[in-house]
Formats: sequence, structure tokens, C-alpha cells
Amino acid sequence: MSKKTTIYDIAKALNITAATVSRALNNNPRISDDTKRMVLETAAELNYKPNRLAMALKSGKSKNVGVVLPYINRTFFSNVIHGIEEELNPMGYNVIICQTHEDEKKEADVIQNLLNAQVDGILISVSRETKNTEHFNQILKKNIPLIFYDRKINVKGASSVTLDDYQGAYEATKHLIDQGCKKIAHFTVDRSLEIYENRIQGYKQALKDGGIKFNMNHVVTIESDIEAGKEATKKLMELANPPDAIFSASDPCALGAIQHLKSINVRIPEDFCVVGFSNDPFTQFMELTISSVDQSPLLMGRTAAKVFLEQINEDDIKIEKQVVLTPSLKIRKSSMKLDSDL
Amino acid sequence: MSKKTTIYDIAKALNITAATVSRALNNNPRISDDTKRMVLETAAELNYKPNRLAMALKSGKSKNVGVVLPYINRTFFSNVIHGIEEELNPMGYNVIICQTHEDEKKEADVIQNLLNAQVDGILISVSRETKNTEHFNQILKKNIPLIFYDRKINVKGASSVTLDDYQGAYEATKHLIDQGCKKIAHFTVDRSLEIYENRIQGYKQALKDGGIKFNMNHVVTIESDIEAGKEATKKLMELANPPDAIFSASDPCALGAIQHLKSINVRIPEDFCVVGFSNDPFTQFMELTISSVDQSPLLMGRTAAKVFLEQINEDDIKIEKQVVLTPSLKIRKSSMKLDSDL
DNA sequence: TTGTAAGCGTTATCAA
DNA sequence: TTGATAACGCTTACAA
Repeated sequence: MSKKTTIYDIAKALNITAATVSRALNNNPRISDDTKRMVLETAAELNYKPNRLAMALKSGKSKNVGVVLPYINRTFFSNVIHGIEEELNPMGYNVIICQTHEDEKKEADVIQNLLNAQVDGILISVSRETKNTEHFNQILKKNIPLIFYDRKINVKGASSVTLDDYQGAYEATKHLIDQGCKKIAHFTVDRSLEIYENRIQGYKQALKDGGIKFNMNHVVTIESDIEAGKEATKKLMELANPPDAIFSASDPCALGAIQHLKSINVRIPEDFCVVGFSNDPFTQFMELTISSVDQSPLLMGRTAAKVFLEQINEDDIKIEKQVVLTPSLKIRKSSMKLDSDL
Repeated sequence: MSKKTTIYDIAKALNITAATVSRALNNNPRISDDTKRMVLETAAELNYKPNRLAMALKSGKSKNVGVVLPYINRTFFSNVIHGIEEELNPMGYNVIICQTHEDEKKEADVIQNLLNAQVDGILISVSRETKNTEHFNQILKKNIPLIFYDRKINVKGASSVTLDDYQGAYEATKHLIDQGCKKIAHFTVDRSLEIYENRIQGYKQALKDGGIKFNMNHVVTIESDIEAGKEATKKLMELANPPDAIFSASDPCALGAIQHLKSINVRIPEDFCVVGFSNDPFTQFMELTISSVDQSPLLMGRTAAKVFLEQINEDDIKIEKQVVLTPSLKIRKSSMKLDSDL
């Protein structure tokens, strides 16, 4: 294995000094075209590659950003990462992925780790458990841009890129009302997270505006998976006053609902409508396609990345930016009750 | 913003030298318990955090590994990453994700970038276009572990963790034969990739062993998406001698096939059986669940990570390890023609 | 235009 | 057991 070439090797080969080599390599104006050319040539010959670690240590900029999220293997999150990469890679940044597994302690740990690694910024979707904001303040204290995406927590000095969950939920619910549904149930996941709380508020407001009385028994808090959706639907349908529609804050739960309803021979959408949230790809794959609210994860990732880039360029001026993206309801078979929509 | 504390700050506070502080922090035996305790205390007081960049520059170990893949927002790949993280995070490694978008040049670029960032290892699933192995040799020349997962290329000195695609395809095809299918078509994606070539070979062998003559017209090379699957199936069904089953090397294509077959009222599985490959979650979500070959992406990720860890510990002894994981066929409705399976 | 030298935050070697 | 010093590879005042 050949020892790695440094700027000193180039310098030695040309009988000049490392400083000059550095200048040549960095397009510094204070250098003659001749030496510059020679340095570039020799660098190529010796197969010189800059050591980013050394550059980072010197400059204080690692050109790495940390992306923190609950789980990477979720459609939504992996798409957000994709968006972030699209924006950041061309600017020379690398992305370090850290999962929190919805655990506050783990979240604090990975953040500390990222800070130790001297990342230039942190983009995060907070874990469900997170209450404490101390680890976020640590980031800001170091003057490192902190950008929340999707799931945020209010921290002074941090920016955020979120979806208008309230609006998404409102539209979904209004759509169900427009289809003639009178008793619309709601599946929520974790009301301590803003996204879910906003969805339930949007749902409530739409009911109100539609002249439908809110029924506490029709709101169920469950895990975001198919089984939970099935079970919850079973219970709902056994109520004295069962619903005729479900607006689910989660796609898997919506799928579970549909599966149970089919098993008890409830016709969808004729007798029962279902709308999910996230527009997960699978919602379009079924024979009975599922209506869902799209969160545009790619755009969210790109936007979060752009906000980071703005902040990094603004030197010491602290900007605190809150971007809210507009959701879009994808109406599919599971809620197309009216002929006019067919 | 408080200036960051370094070991010098601790040293100054205690009237000792940075070297001593370093020793205390690193559990070096050559230090008195007293000073060690004092250092630890002061470090805590001053909120000292090690600078991983400096440590990395000094030691030559960045504690970062690069994970290269075509696209991160694919179920399979995001699950592999999940597996890699599970294994590597507890060992103090961070994972830098790089996408190649199936482009050889981009692949070479990100690898160069990772090398410049002094990663301690590279785990990669090669892009479809990749023919040249020069960028891989660059890695090995620097004595950095190179581990291929899923999609590999033969490079001397590199390790690999792959699936026995041949076996998976063989089982899937045999299963179709066992169900009584006589004319089994095959969808492949890109035969220049070993995984697809192995699948087609396994398919051929199973046909042979089952006494079925291989029919060139029943093998179709298409993109891995639903539309392509639909179109290809349409063409197949218009042949003078249409197939009665499809073994697809891609799940989306299998879904496309099913969608087209349904649209022309072919009964599945009674008149036509379909088996996919990857066991993507959606295959279980449909009403007509789709049989598929599971690739155990999580295990693949964990295994690749373990191989890396072995190599990193083996100092200069060069080990070249080839791990082959066993696929498992998930039999579902789309291919359960025989009553005995119902 | 180029060279000198210090410094980024650590750790390792050698002395004391 | 501790200190002094050099080194990792690079950049940047300041001098020449």
C-alpha cells in the first residue's frame, strides 16, 4: 500500500513550500500561473487527494450534516433523506444518518455524537418520546443550524419545515362529509406529537364546519400498523352507533380498517369510506386504492436542506425560518362514494 | 456562544499539561487515580466534549463508514441500512450514505469523496452501469475494507454478502411447477447484474429439472416498475403460446402482471400463477397477496457490517470473505393453485 | 509571488 | 506519574 501523498510531497517534488502548494490547489490569486500549473500537474502525477479531515479540523467546517430520524426504513423518512441528498450533495455536503428509534435518550446521544463529529448542521424529526429540549439547545449554543422537519418541537432559534397537517386533515374530513358520510371516526397515533394533534384539530374543525357533532367515542388512539387498524375498526363497528367513515392519520391503519370491513362484508366505498394519511406507495397498489393525504416528503427534504444552506451562509445573523408545506389530498376508490367522482 | 473547551482548558484549570489530561480521558494506566478523578470532574464542569475530527486526524481512523447504494428510498436498501446501523452504531461508527442513481461516474465520485473523508470502510451495492473496477481498487490500495452487499462485482481483495439468488429463483420456479404450471415466463431486469443473471439461471435449471423446455420468448427484460410489468404481460398474453405463470425477478413487475391479468379476466391463481422477488411489504397488503422470495435485507445489512468489523480488527491480515445468505420463498395467494396449499 | 511559522485538537514518544 | 514536544494534513497571517 502506497503511503498517501500530502501537499508536502508535492512541495518537495517541486522544491517549493507546502503553503504555495496549498495556494495553488485553492485557486488563491497570490500565485503565478506557472507554479500553479506545475503544482496541479504534479498533484495529478502523485495521485494527490485532499484529506477532508485535515481541512475540516483547520477550517472548523466538516462539510457533514447530521440527519436524525426515528427509523430510516419508513417510506416517508427515506424519501425525505432522498430530498435532502439531492440538495446537499451538489454543494459538497455528506449526510450522516442517525436513528433514534423513537427514544429520547438515544436522540440526545446521537446529537451529542454529531456535535462531537463537528457537523455543520442538524436536520431532525423528533422522536415521539421527546419532551426535554436541552439537547437541542446544545446545538444552538454552538451556533449550528438546527432544522426540524415534519415533527418539530418549539425551540427558540431553530427553524422548521413542516406540513400543514391541520389543513390536510381538514380537507380529508371535508371530503368525507362531501361524500355524504355522517359519522366519521378518526384514528390518531400520538397526540403528544404536533403532527397528530394538528390532524385531529383539522378533523374537528371540518366536522364543525360541516355541521356534524364531534363524537369522542369515534376517536381512537392506536399504533401505526395494520393490526391496530383492524382491531380498532372491529371495536368501532361493534359500537351501538358505529361510524360510516374513517379518517385515519396513518396509512397502515387505514389499510387495516379496510381489511376488517371487507371481512365483515361492509362495502367500500358504498357503505363506508376510508381516507388515510401519508400517501404511502402501497395505497395506490391495492385493487381498492386508498385515498390519502400526500406529505410530499421529497420536497420536505429539499426544503429543509435549502433552509440549512441559507443559514450556513448567513454567518452570524440568526434566522429562524418556519416553512409550512401544503398537503394534497389524493382521492381514490376507498372514498369515492358519489357517482360524480367515478 | 461559548468557545468550545479543549483539553488545554482542562489542563490550564488544573495546572497540568494537555498530555496528562489526554491520558486521564483515555484510561491510560500511566496516571494517578487522583489526577484522573480531578480531570474527569473538571471536564464535566467545563462541559468538555472531544473533537472527533482531531482524534480522527491524529489516529487516521474517522469512525465513519460509507454506505453506497443506487437509491435510498427503496424498501430493500433502506432496510439494509437499518441492519448496518444496528450493528455499527453500538461500535461507535457513523454511517455516511451516498446514492449513485445507478450511474457509474457518480459511483466513482462518491467513492473518491468517501476516501477523501477518510472513511474506515465502504459497504456498497454497485450501480447497474458499473463495468470498470478502478474505483474499487483505489479503495483496496488504501487498505480500506470494501464489502459488497447484494449487488457485487468481482474484485480481488473485496468481501461480499449476497443472497443466493440462484437458489431463490430455483425454488420459486419449482414451486410454480409443483403447482402444475407448464409454461412459466420470467421477468428479468438487467442481466449485466449478477443478481438477475443468477435468478435467470436458477429459473432455467428448475425448468430443466422439472422437465419443462426453456422458451426464449417467455423471458422478458423490463424495468422494475408496475407499468413495465403490465405491458410485458400484455404482450406475453398476446403470444400464440401464452404462459400460464410468471416468475418475476421484481415485485413491482409481478404486481403489474397481476393488474393486467385481472383486467383481462384471467383468474389468479386458478388459471395463472405469479411469484415475485424481494418480498416487498406491499406484497402482503393486497387482497390477492403476492408470493415472493424474501431477501432478508436486515440480516444482509447486519452481516455486511459484521464482515467490516472483522476486517477492521484484523490489522494487516487480508481476509476476503464471501457470505451467501439463504433466501426464503413466501408462498401466498397469487400462486396457491392447489387445494392442498389453501 | 513565495516562504515561514503558527495553529486546528488530539495522541504518542521520549525524558524527567 | 507527569511534562515537553512533535506529529496528523491542511490553511493563513505575516514577512520577505
